Amino acid sequence: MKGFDKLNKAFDSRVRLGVMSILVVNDWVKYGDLKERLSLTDGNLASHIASLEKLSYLEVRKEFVGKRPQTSYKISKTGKRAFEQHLNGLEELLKGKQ
Amino acid sequence: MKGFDKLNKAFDSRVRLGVMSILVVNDWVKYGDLKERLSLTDGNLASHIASLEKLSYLEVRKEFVGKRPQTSYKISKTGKRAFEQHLNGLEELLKGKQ
DNA sequence: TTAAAGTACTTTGTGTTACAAAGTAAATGT
DNA sequence: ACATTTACTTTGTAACACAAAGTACTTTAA
Repeated sequence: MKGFDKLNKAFDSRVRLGVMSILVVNDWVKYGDLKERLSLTDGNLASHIASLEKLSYLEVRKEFVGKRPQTSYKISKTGKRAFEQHLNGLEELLKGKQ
Repeated sequence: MKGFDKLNKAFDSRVRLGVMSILVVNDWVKYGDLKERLSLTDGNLASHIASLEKLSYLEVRKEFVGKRPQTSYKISKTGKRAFEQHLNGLEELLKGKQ
């Protein structure tokens, strides 16, 4: 099946798809913003982010703003490449008979 | 997140995405063809198909060809609608900042 | 006539994942 | 002192993925 083997297991999940879609067009998105935009609980978002981090698909920045901790995420080069591959696969899969 | 809530849990899996992508452009595809085109084991394909059937996303036809059993699948109206919704969601998710 | 192989499953077993809820830690606001 | 905020981690449960083996029936081959 054309395109099928380009699909990346990492992007099966709606949550990780959502995270990547946000990060592919926005740099340095705050943890809290991801949580809110995707309507997720902390534990759920954190675990999905952890799995993307483990694949080096994300860059992480931890800083203090005011005196509050703030974590932000950016898609990495590897992550961007992987995501685009996946989207290519999807497109091929969908536009082609045969 | 725009589009995110249109994503259908049923299509998270690469396998079910593959099945639906094939069926959305081909009517009455044989079980064996699905298996081969997606390089799946019997058990794996059968269980994914069962879950799509349970959602009434597929129509099933069982017949004998020669004297061999042959099962074929076609996407149902519901299935088509659901799949298109999902693809819409994906598109929205990906093309839009904000 | 025993044996192998095809078709479409189901069952079994194991490991992975998803998720909510609760807990943690360090600081701030009241 | 106490609640709140931020960003997690831990815990527990349920769902899911998958390969491999088993089932049932038939056909073809030796």
